[in-house]
Amino acid sequence: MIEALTNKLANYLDLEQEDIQSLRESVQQVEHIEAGQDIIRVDEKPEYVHLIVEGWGCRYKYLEDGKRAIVAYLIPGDVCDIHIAMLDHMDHSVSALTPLKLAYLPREAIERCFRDNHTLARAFFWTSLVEESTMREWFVNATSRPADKRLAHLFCELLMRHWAAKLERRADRFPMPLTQNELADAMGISLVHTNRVLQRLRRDGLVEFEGRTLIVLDWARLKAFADFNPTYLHLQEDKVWAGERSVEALGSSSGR
Amino acid sequence: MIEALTNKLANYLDLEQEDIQSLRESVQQVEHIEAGQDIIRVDEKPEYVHLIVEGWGCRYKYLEDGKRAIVAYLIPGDVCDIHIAMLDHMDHSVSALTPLKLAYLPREAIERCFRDNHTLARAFFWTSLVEESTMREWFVNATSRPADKRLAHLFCELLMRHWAAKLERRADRFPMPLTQNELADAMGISLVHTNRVLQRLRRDGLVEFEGRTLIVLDWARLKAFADFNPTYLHLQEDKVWAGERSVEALGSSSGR
DNA sequence: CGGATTATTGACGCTTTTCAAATGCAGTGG
DNA sequence: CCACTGCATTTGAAAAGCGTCAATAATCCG
Repeated sequence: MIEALTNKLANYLDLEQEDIQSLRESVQQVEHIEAGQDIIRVDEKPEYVHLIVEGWGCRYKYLEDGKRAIVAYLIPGDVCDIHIAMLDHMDHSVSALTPLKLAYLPREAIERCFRDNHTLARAFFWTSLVEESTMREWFVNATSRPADKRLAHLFCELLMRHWAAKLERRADRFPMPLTQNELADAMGISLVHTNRVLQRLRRDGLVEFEGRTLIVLDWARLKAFADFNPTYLHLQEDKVWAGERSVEALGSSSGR
Repeated sequence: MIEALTNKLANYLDLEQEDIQSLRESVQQVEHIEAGQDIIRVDEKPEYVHLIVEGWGCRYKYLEDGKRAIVAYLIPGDVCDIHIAMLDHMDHSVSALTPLKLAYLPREAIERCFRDNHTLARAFFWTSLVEESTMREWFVNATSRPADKRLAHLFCELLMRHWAAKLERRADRFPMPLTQNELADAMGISLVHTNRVLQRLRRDGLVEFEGRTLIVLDWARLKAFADFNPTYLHLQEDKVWAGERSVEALGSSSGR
């Protein structure tokens, strides 16, 4: 249930069994949500903190002219709204991009944890700082790289985040449930351009689709093309390394 | 010395006199730094947390091709690197844009405060979440708005941040020490385009320069033009309101 | 006053957007 | 099984926004 979260946190610190247990006990209920439904809306202050167990979600804002700007993708192990332990209202909304399995943690359980459990408090603060760091990188990505490198960069990030949460057995792929429209809204480029750029990445042999799974054909070349430096994800090299090594091997041996 | 910081925090919670005192005692030394100098570099783990007392700084990253991407401006009251209380290395650099007066807080003082002083711990977590929220808005700004609105949006934010830290007596202005190059690096547009867009804002009577001070001529119109919604700054309306009201009045009475 | 930044202007080209239409694809009901 | 429907993907052509290059003016500072 919360393995994706604990796997992710393990990249930063060593959780004791009792910390994990205490987290597990905080889960009060589990809900299923349909694609397109909102989990939390801007200006709300929800009573529960939501953890994604299965499926993808996104943080987004609507602009005056009706355009939707996606500011983050959420995958299993991501928490939607710890902000709410500190802030008095959401400054953005969160919705389901696919059907979602969600764990609900009562806000007071989180607040108790901030007071009583130093390890878990640090862990949650850490996820928050990593999100901030990720936003910085998304900003740099959007302002400084052309659309094709931008998209490649996103794929690099998503692959490593799937490694960190140990969501896939094979290191060269991850599920890609997004439509090109949903990709476009997160890259800040038009749907038409997204389509063309995506074709280019495929034509150049960097990535490939197998149904709704994205396969990285050449990790080294994709990273280089995107100017991807994973520092900002704050993962500990030695803990993610196994995955990375196997995919490096895979990338060079598969040729192409 | 730390008034700008405490003023800013007061927008979120009520600090007791003893909390302020405990913060004040954490300041171990004060340094002056020249414009252009780095305060912290990427990958470092500094022993001190740095607070800006006077002057402007910025967070930035360099790209492969040598371009500098500015990801945040830091003004008095802003803390450069609380990240470091949790993370093991900086994922970006921080440098001085103007001559800077900096307060140094030993890292262990911050860590002690996280353990012992619940109020201050919340306060620091709050600043971190607001920075995250601001990064989201910068991302939306960069990906979804044309260059002129983007620049207008930045000016709106900087004005309100100066209100929040009570840095200016007059509510319609703030110091603008940045060169157009430094503006361009933060907006993700070229220097030439920045120049043209800035001229447009002046020609349209939205802003004006008085030496190195930026004057907002029509706050209501600037906000509307930029599609600026201050929710993301998480300031409490009633505490900033005095400033905002006076500038609304100012904006409409000055005509133009 | 002189050298060095910083601000401004013009011309041209490329990336990306917009509009519009076509094609493919999955689910539904007859 | 097939037509129908709605959504996602793909393609083309023209226009807009913005970047680059290159040169000139203004400003700052010692």
